[in-house]
Amino acid sequence: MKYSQLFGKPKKDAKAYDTKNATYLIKGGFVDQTMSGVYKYLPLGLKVLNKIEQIVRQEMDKISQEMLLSALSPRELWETTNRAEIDVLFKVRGANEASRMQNDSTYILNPTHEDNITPLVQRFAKSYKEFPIALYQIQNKFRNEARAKSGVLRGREFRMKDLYSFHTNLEDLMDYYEIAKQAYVRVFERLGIGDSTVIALASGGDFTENYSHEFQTFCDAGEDTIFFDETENIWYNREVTPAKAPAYKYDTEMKPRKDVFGENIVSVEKLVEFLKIPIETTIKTLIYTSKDQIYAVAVRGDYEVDEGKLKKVTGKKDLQLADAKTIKQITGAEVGYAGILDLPESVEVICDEALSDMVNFEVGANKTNYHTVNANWGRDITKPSQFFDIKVAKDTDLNPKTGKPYQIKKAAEVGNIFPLETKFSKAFNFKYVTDNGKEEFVYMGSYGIGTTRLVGVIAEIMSDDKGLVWPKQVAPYQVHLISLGKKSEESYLKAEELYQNLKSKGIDILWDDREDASAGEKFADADLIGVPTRLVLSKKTLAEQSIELKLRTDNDSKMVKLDQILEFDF
RNA sequence: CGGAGCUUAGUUCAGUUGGCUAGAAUGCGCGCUUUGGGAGCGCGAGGUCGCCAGUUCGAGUCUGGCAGCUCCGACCA
Repeated sequence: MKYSQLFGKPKKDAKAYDTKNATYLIKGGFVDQTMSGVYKYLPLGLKVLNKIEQIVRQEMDKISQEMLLSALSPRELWETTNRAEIDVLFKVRGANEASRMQNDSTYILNPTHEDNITPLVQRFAKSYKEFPIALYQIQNKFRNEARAKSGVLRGREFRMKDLYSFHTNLEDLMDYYEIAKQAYVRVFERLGIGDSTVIALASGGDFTENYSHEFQTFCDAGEDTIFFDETENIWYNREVTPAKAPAYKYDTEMKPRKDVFGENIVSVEKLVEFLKIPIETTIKTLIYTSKDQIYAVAVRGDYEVDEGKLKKVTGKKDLQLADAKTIKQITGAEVGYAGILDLPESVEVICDEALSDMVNFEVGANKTNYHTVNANWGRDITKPSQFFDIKVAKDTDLNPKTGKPYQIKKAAEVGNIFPLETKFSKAFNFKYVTDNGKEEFVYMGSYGIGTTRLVGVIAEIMSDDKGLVWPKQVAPYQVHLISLGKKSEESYLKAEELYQNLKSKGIDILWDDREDASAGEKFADADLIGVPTRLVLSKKTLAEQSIELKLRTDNDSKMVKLDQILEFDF
């Protein structure tokens, strides 16, 4: 491609954003923003995206078959899985009366495709003989994100490779799950981010005891924090990190318990300011309900409840925060004054492990506008026989097994693999016939890779203060040729000849053929675009029958004889 | 959904206590000059000051509402 013909040239005066991917991808002419969280891919950006998707495709083809599902779904599919009303869904319908007279249905713009593919496979696969089945696609997804951010890292429209696998039993699913995991490792290796990408354990959701696995690439602009247990060599997503609060020096002697009046003091922040006590001596109590049990869940004031952990501890998948009415009924107080003291027998109290050593602690008095201070285990409330880890891990928390701090990293989730088991097959009543004629539910797995997010993550971690530094495998071009001088000069003519020759050898080359741009401008643009190899042809180099070659990753250039450059391994 | 900031030329931004024909840089077009780190000179085109309403003799500037964008937080099977 001749630079003079390239659509979407770099613009040096574009705004600088808070993330490198947004700044450089926009400045470099890779993407253009349509609206918050929605981007167009210009020719340069599409080349990168295509190269990424091609690598993904090659690895997925080894373990599955590619197809293309529809972007639009009927509402009913999403109603089947009880997800027609979830926040992230975009719905579409006819724009006006006339349009709706023709057809007044509301459709879903798919944010993911389990609901789309499950009934499809269900119609085709009836017998155990058909299984296992693995299908994937690469398609735009639509999610009404509450907050799109960080350039292409978190968008409302984005592209994702999604693979779904179908099995007759859990063992077969888990075998395939490992195969998929290995394929993912190869993908990130080939993309050039293998060294900075790790597999982290994450929640498997409400329906499985198994973890899901996230492929997390170390990246400061990433949204996730992952915790490394070096003795076990395991990375955890924050939501599943086993957490022990660091030791806190509590009083050694019990003080008299008393109730303190404090009108409208409902948040922990207000409370510690009002009572002038350390936050580590406060207890936050939340009331949760399941269909057959009410729980008072207590964590230290400086922690939050991790509902995933709580669901595992209680074994109740339908747990939810109680409404104001229930809270009043249980505690006798308005929301904000619940405590673990003197609750009805029927309420089960679940305490976080950080509570076990507390002395002279504050706790809601179960009386509107009152808080109890200097409460103590044994004297004021029976010390529970068991404490649990039900809190969201903080960066400073310790690994309960080793008592040592975790290594903490910011990371961006570039892929995830998820053992869905029978969640969707049950929703769709998807059964197959076994070899002895019985019907059994199908086991499923889903496996995603965000391809547009990968463009952003690679841009984020492969860049310097001058611009992007693409790895060879995904760079928009292999070679960026710069000629200095006018069309009439020898350097231009030689450059044109070299451009044609390299092109005919199958080298993907961008030739900056501009006559009116200064040398400095061409160099700056080349640095910004970030093609791995830069060639410069000028009067100076021609005097030596040579061309200057510089790798984007290097500071120094070298001279290569013109007759050797065609044989160079780009 | 809560909080903060922003919205003026293609782009990035100035624009004071309300005041004459709304500015710069860059980009764009033409001409000349120039070619090893974002060159120079000259001429030129380019604006519904986000939208709606209000205050005022007069609004880019003040007030209210709405929309959009960015960031922080909440959320993210």
